[in-house]
Amino acid sequence: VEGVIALVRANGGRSTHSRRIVLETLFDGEDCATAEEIAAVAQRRAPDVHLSTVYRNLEELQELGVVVHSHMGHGPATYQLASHASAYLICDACGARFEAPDAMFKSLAKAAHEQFEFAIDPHHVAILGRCRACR
Amino acid sequence: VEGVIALVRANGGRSTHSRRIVLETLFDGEDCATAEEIAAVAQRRAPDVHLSTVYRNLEELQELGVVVHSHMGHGPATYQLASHASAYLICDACGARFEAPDAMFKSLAKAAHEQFEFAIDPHHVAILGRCRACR
DNA sequence: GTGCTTGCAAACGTTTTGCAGACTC
DNA sequence: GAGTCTGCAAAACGTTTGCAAGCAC
Repeated sequence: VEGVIALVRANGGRSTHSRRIVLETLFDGEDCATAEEIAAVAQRRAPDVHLSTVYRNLEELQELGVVVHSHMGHGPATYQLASHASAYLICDACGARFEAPDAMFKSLAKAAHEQFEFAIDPHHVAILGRCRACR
Repeated sequence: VEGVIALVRANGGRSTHSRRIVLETLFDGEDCATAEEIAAVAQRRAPDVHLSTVYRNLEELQELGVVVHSHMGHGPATYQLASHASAYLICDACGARFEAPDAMFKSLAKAAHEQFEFAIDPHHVAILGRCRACR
C-alpha cells in the first residue's frame, strides 16, 4: 500500500485521502470489483469519495501498472491489482465465474503468435460460454 | 433472405419493410457491422428506418439464431449472420483485427471442458492483445 | 503559491424502453 | 379487428469530462 503511494509520488502524483482509500479497498477486497463496488466500499470509510474520483484513480493506477481492468461479459468492467490478474470463464446464462489458469491459454497464445505474430492478453477479456448446469 | 422471413413468420413475426431491409443489409454487407453501421446502410434505402428498430430486429434475429453479436474490445458490439460467425483477435493499441480460425481454440475448449465442464463460445468476445507492429 | 486532486454536475456513446400511431395478417 | 411493429423521444447504463474550490507539496 505504502509502496504504491511511493510509486505514485515518484511519478509526480500526490498522497491524498481518496487515493489511499481506493488503494486500501483494492488490497483488502476480493478480486475483480467494479468501479461502483469499489466506490461503495470506499464510501463506507469516507462518504465523500466520489465515483468519478474512483475512476480517475483507477485509471492512474493502471498507467502505473499497479491495476488492470477486464471486461466480464456484458456487465461493467472490473478492476483488480495487476498482481492478482487472471483469466476468467463466464457463463452467459447464469453468470457463474471460473478462474482459468494461464496455462490453459498457452496453445492459443502460441498459435496466435505463429499465425499472426499476435500476442494475446488472456486477462483482458473473459471468455464467455456455458457452464455445466446451464447446458 | 426469404428463408429467414419465412422463419420469422413461423414464429409469429411479420414481414415488414424495415425487417426486410435490415436483413438485406446483413446479407449484402461485410461481416461484423455495428448497429449504427447497419442503420446507416439501411437508411440509404429507406431513410425512416430508425436505429431502435434496427436494435429490435437484430435482437429478434438473434433469438431465432440467424444473427449473433460479438464484443470487439472497447467499442460497440458488432452483429453478423450466425453462418459467418468467427473468432477475432484485436490489437488493443491500433485496433487491427485478425480473423482467428476456430481450430485455434480447440485446446482451450478442451481444457475448459475438462477442468470446469465449461463450454466456451470463442465467437462471442474477441481476444485482445498486441499486434506485431504495436509491440 | 504552484499545480495536482477533488466533488459535483453535466456530457458522452451505446443500448433499452414507453408510447401512440401504423401496419400486417 | 387483433396483435405486431414502427418512429420518436426519453431513459438507462457505464464512463468521461469541465469546472471551480481544495489540498499536498
